Amino acid sequence: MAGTTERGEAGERGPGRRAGRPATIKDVAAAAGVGIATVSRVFSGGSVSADTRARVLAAAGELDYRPSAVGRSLKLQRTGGIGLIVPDVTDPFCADLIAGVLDCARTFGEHVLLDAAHGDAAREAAIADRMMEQRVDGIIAVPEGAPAAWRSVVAAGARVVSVDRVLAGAPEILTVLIDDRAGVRALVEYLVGLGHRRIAFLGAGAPAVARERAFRDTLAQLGVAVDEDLVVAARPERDSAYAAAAGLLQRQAGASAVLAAGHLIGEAAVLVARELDLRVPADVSIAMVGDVSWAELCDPPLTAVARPGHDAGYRACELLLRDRARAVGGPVLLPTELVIRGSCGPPRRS
Amino acid sequence: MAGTTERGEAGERGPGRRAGRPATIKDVAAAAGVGIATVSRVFSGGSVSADTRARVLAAAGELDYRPSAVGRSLKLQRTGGIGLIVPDVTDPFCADLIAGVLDCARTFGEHVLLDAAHGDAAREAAIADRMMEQRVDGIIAVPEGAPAAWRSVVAAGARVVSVDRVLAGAPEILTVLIDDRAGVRALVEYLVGLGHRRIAFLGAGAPAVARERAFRDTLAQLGVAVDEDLVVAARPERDSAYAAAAGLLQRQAGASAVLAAGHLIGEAAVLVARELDLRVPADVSIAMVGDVSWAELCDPPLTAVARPGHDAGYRACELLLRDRARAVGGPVLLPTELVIRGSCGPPRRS
DNA sequence: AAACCTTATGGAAACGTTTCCATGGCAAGC
DNA sequence: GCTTGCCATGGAAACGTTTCCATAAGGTTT
Repeated sequence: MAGTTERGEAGERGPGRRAGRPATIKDVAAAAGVGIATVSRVFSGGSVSADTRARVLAAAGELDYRPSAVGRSLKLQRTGGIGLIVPDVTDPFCADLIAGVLDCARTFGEHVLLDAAHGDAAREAAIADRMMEQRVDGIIAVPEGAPAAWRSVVAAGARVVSVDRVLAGAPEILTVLIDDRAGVRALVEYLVGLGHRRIAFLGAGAPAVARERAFRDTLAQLGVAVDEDLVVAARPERDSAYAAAAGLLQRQAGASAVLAAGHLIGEAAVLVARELDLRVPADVSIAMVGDVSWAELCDPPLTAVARPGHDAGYRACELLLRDRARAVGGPVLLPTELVIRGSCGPPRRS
Repeated sequence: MAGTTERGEAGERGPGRRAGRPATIKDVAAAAGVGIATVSRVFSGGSVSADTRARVLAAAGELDYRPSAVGRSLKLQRTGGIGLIVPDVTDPFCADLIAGVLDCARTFGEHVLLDAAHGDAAREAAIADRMMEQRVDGIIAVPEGAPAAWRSVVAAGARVVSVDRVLAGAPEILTVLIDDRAGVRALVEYLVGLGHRRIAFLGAGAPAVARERAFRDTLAQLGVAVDEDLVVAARPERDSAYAAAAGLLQRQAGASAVLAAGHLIGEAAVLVARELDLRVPADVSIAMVGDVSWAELCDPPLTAVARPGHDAGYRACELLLRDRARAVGGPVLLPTELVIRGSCGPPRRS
């Protein structure tokens, strides 16, 4: 080390450093009169003498140096970032999920890349591809696309955690599920317990097959017949949900209770019931899967099955980051909770 | 070029390539029998002969090669990523904002790093710092922290767009605002037009100062006196909002209408009114700033000022990415819309 | 006092990409 | 036929970091 002369020069921003661009490790090294290896050790926890460390930190502060994550990622071959792909950011469940992932990621010091696929498998694949290019450490998704597409992502070297969807035939993908079966069962048992025998299921079809199955199974178990007229398909979109709800309630099919398979469908049911001047729960009981904030604000407040979105996100992230050893061991199953409010009562005696 | 021999070897994965790791540009070059410069040109749009291009693409497909964004970022000195910092992901306005940013970012082919500050200025600063280390191209934030902190982020070389908050004394920070003044004015004029003279403002204080000011200004303009007893402070959190609403409505202060400064506060007002068996709008009219989805589900549906969160996010992102030339020119001001529903009526004659 | 160990430090290679520059081949113009 | 220019291509440097290795200095042990 040449001594104080260089150290003196260091204070002024050296001629080598360009103004607009952020300082690099070399600038700091030059300013502190040490080698770049030493600067690196100061910032990534190597052993450095107290004196040198102080000098380096002073120089770094002076130059407003921040280590470049890009340089580090290149060298270390990992970026420390996780990708998160959801269907729709504005959906309350997804929002909770995101919050959970963020909370967990913070405890691990990782950052999160977010994107929304809006139910489009091709878009989802493009997003996953992009995230792979970014060399994220792993991807958490509520996948819409085919298992095959996701298997190829795994084959490309990513760790993938699937949340709230089961990717059949992709055993290498960790999964976090919510126990909708138990939730629906509890809800159906509750309704039957109130005396309902003609219970409608609103929202059969694609994303809610498990819920429909649980609905049927539970009724069968309780010895209540399922009237196929009361099982109505609906996709979880406002238009579809509204049409289905109107169709069901208008035709006076004689349902004494309606079980909505999702919160958008529940919303439609509430709206339609109000338009038809049906009193809830006197004329018809309504309950839904998914306990969103408006359920409590409704009049009457809506009975619902709460799904732990935040927990799901947190667990998924934990699974991705903690158990790097591919400790599979079956999907994580998170419990639901039946939140009983005022929207269900005994059926009108007919 | 040595010819077909090397080309032949290329098909089998060469001995140089390790199994677990993703293929690099070198692997592809070797496999295709070309130089790495040529491979780079194929993937980043240089001019390559059709024959060579086909060969490179074939080799790349074979090896499942994806260009490393890390390597590229390092060389290009820009990552093509933008940071987004919001107070709370689960807030409906923030969710809309995020969706808007994502939509815009996609059209520019950029990705988004998301994090939530939860009202903690220190955490916000740490997040911004982290994003700077990631060398994002810019940061969009709903800032909670002091302008000084954000100025230092700008000084460090980032482009920053502030949404829904004005950072006083930081002229170099672009800003997207929502015209709450006009929204509140429209709402107050509507209430006064219905005959209300004793209008309460629920949620005075920190984040809603502009709304409170607009409330006072409009009343003054209309010649209606402000009763300070009816201006109640509340932070936009459930506890605080609930306490404030209960305080106001219980003490029978004689408000004929309540203007809630935010959706959480409006929620509290609705809940408290219901608990006190106040009929809406017969006993008291309620309206709020922020048109969230439950406003329509409420009974009666709530009159509200809609704030364009999606637009705000989209415009912020556009500002960040398009106008790289620091085309400042004052903050962008987005219009609100008064959505009249059933929660406001003429005051009870007393 | 010599040999050895420990500690602090710097040099240099490597990570994967883009791009400048040089090279070589080929066609066109004189 | 020779020069000129263009096009396709490859080599090599650079981006900012981490880490292996070597070196030097100082202290400890025999």
